[in-house]
Amino acid sequence: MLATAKIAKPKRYEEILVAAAECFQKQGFSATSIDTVARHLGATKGRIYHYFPSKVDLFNAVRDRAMELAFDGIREGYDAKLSPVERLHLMTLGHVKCMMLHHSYMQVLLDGLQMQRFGATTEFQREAMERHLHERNTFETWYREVIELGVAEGTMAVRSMSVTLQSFLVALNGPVFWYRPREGDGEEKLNAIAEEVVVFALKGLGIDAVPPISTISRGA
Amino acid sequence: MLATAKIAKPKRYEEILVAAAECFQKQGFSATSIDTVARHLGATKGRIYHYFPSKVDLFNAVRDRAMELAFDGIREGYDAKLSPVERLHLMTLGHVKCMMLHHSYMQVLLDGLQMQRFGATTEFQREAMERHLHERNTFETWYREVIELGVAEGTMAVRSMSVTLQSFLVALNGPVFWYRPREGDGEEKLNAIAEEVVVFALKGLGIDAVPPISTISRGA
DNA sequence: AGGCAAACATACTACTCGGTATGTTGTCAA
DNA sequence: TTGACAACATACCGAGTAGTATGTTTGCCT
Repeated sequence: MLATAKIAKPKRYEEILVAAAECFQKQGFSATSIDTVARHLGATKGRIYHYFPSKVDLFNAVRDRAMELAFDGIREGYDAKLSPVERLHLMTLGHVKCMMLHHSYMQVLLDGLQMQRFGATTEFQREAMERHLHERNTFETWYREVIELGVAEGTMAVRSMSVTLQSFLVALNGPVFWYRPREGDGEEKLNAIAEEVVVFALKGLGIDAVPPISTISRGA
Repeated sequence: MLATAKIAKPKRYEEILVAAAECFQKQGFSATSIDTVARHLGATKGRIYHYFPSKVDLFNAVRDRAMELAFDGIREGYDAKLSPVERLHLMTLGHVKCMMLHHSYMQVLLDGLQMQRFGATTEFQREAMERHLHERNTFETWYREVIELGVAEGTMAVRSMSVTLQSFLVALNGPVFWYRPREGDGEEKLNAIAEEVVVFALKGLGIDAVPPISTISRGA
């Protein structure tokens, strides 16, 4: 989380990453060829293989970047010195907006999670996979902590934590599946949709009246 | 919905369909070769191409079957002569159990929905795709109808129908993403998990106290 | 018995894709 | 000017893959 101290990657690297994310999102991993990504860049394979040793490594790089973005989306709420309900509200709002703003990356991320599908992966790939599952677990734990505080406090109601948490997360990830970014959508429109998703998810945890966030002072 | 009057398919056909569903689920469409499905059957390509004209047709057949199963899961609740809340409860319970029981088929179904990913599909494939989107739309409409009745009645609360409906459906589809079928799981264990998902989703619609279903008489 | 079609398996073709090896161009330091 | 190296493009190889064409077995009807 802090070991890689934001080493700025070269511009070309970032370009390839974005193009790869868009291709993987549209067509999935297997259906996306290196040449496809290259054409989408207006380049050839040479460029890509100059920056990434293999297709799997390119995919992992996209996945890692997506995970960073996801953590960035919920970190502020998680770190805030506020009540559990308010923290959860900030986290979920950041979460959903992240899903909508970085649509390509996030879809690749969720696809990658299902990628036990690889089945017979190399040992090196298995290492990347386990690292990814560990990050996923940390992500879930952040939510679990805050929700458990709310339950102890009596402001949230949960019967089975594991099942409810999964349902909760799926609802927050939902926009990746059904939301299509529209150019005409301004930030307010996006916020309105995100807020609707948040309200649904929070009500699922028994949080009825969602307090306005405008008056909340930034914590920590 | 009633045009194809349940023409019993040959046994071999069903075997191939099941094997294909399992392969498509594990590896996705592109990564699954016809030979993969054939090996999984202990056969060769000849068998598969004897029953299905192409790989895409095989995939569509799996998708269609999955859609039938999904409709079967919610039909009883939709047709029941009961209150909107009770109907919705039956629908969601059937929905979630269907997701868990027919895990492979349902994952292929949701994958297939995202398959604008095909991009350049043939015109014939586009026809199958549009038929699929139409069925998907009908499926959503069944839910929308019942929820609108509940809102009119005052027993459900929804701010934005479109966004809430999507969040609701994603939560119900959730088990496809996070539930792994365990051999040890008996029917009661499965029911318990399903009920937790249902409670979360219904609370999201503002339905707090979920009535017991055991006393409900079968309708229609 | 014999013939005939369904139900496959086998062999083959044209094509794609991941990866590598090699060629080419620009840039910068000595 | 001349290496030298980064930053690519191009050509190529081996391993699959969808689909086809053709062989082979099996059950059934007469």
